[in-house]
Amino acid sequence: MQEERRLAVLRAIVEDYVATEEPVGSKTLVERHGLGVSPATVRNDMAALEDEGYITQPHTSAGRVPTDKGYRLFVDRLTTVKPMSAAERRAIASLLDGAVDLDDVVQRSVRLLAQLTRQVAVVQYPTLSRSTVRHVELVALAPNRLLVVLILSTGRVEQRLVELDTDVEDAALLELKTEVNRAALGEVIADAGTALRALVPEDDASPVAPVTRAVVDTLLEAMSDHRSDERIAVGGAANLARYGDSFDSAVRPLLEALEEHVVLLKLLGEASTGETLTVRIGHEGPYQELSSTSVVASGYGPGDEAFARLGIVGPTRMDYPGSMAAVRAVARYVSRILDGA
Amino acid sequence: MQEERRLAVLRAIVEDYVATEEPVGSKTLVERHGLGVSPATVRNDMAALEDEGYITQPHTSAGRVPTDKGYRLFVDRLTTVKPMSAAERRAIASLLDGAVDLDDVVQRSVRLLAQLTRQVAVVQYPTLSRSTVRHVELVALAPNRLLVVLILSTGRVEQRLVELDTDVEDAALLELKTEVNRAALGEVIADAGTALRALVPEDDASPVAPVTRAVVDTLLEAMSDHRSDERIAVGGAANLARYGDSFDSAVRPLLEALEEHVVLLKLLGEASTGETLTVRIGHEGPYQELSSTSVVASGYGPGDEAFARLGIVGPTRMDYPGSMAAVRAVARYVSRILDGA
DNA sequence: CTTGGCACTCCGGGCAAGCGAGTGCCAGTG
DNA sequence: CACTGGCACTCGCTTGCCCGGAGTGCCAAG
Repeated sequence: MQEERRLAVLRAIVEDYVATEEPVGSKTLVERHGLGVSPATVRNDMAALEDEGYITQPHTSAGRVPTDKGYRLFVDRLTTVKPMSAAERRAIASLLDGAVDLDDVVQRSVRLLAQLTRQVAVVQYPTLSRSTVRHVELVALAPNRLLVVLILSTGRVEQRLVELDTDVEDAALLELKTEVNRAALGEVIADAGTALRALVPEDDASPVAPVTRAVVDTLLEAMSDHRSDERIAVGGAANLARYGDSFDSAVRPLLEALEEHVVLLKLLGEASTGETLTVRIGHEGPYQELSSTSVVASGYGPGDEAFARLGIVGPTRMDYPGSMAAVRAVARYVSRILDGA
Repeated sequence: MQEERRLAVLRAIVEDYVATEEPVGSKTLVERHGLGVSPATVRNDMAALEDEGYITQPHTSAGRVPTDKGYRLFVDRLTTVKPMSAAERRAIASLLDGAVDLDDVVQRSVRLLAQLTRQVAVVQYPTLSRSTVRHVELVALAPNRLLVVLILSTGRVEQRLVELDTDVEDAALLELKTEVNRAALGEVIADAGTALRALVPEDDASPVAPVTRAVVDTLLEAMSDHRSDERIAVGGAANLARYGDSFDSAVRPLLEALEEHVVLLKLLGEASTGETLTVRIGHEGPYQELSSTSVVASGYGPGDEAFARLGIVGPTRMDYPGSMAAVRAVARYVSRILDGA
């Protein structure tokens, strides 16, 4: 009963503060939102909310501002992710449908997210870990020089040059290629790795052993190449300029984080299963320098399993419903596109 | 005589203003720098310099600040690029020598530049336009599916999948590969393009014509692929946080520019021959939103010809001698490394 | 041509007053 | 018991003001 109104008050405070960026007082609150009670009543509620740690006042006798805990409650209980408008959906679809390849999809997504939310957008390239092997090609550039090409289900192509100690004959190479493909084709790369390892003969005396070993090692290295794992696209950094106040305290660490892809990956969070939407508010994150920023992220990828993550980073004082809707919508569309490709 | 001293005064003003970020007056000027004259004399010189447009005062009876024209004179005539210290050179060498491949070289360079200059660093990946063809490989993944691999002198590898209307035989493919390599090997890609075009038989009835055409078209497309041309690495954006004042006016457009690689390329300037150092000050650049930023850039690349450009972007009020020295040093080291590879 | 002197300008910091928004508390009412 | 109106109080922000300091331009003398 009163409890309900208190939550309504909290919601109103969050919405108002996000919109105006100014501490919000009891009077303006009842005016702007249609709560049918007097300012005095709201004051009582606010006092209670403050006791419980959901809001706070920057200085005595100023308006109230939500705390991280307040935002958390707001996100968890006071808002439902509103679906995007039809126009927005069309815009998303038309923009993403024009993408020509994986890189393009990622680039477009990051721009789209930045535009929709007016925040900094981050999109992780699909990781190798869940992708499967579509094809392995071995090409003799010279008798002792191989080009190893690995094509994955995500559309990623990795190629490596291998220098051999000994020359290799075409027939042997062809056989090796067949073997390798039989072992790895269609497998998730982790499984492909073990299957490939099994190919290397224990008998080192065998003439083809060094070649097999070299090729397999190269493939394993290509598969576990962390640099492909960690690739990330960032966009909308210009939106940081809107931070205005709290500059050194907020923007600088964020700019630094944007260049440290390891940090960004940690911010996006562990790849959970499916497309669950994750919201991390202020101090909940792993970096205290970023205690005034929040992250809204989601997994995405073809099929049920989430391949990678995408999301946005912004001030704790952000439009959570809008951001969540945008992130979810983009994640879904990208997943659908990758499914089709 | 007096002319000489005037230039000394201008130099002192630039150095002082860059160091303190505050308009500099006649008295502090004679105190800090060892000009052996009185403040009054300096005032006369300053008045003359202001008449000629080299300096200006933000408001009446404040100190003087260099204009773009003043910086230009300073850069052109009042400073020699001081060589880097031995320690700095060692640091550059040791950092860049650890690079494993082209991407790594670029990544390390951009970080290095950002650290050395404490500005935003920009490095263009070596463009295709000047590189030569090292090898072309054709692989039949299936009778009607070819993998075309193009390896360039810069170490860049481009690969494309080609779907054929008709099947192609191994022997024909081998011959095509030989022909293509004979035509293109070692050529600058522009010349390689014309040579390749000549390979396509005019007689469309010939059975191999469609295949040749498809392969040649693919190679041409890979060579002229603008996206490889425009690749750019950016680093040190966190240094933007030091701008402090003049935020929206300077940082926002710059952040936007950093995401528009086309804009960045234009900022870096046309690839001039050799490793000439280019300095573009404030309004001299093509974008008036960036009228309070300067660019220090240089070409780099193996051999005499400059393949690509790298540089830094910062406020007009920057340490030009230091920046120029850093950019030049990094460009040279990178060139040397690419030469060796 | 340089120098010291002098009057003038103007920014910026410091201080006080007033305003306004907001709060907490209390007593009254349905 | 919850809500409401009223009231005294707090406190930050803005305004106006003053004043010091740094800097300038000009002039007359060396």
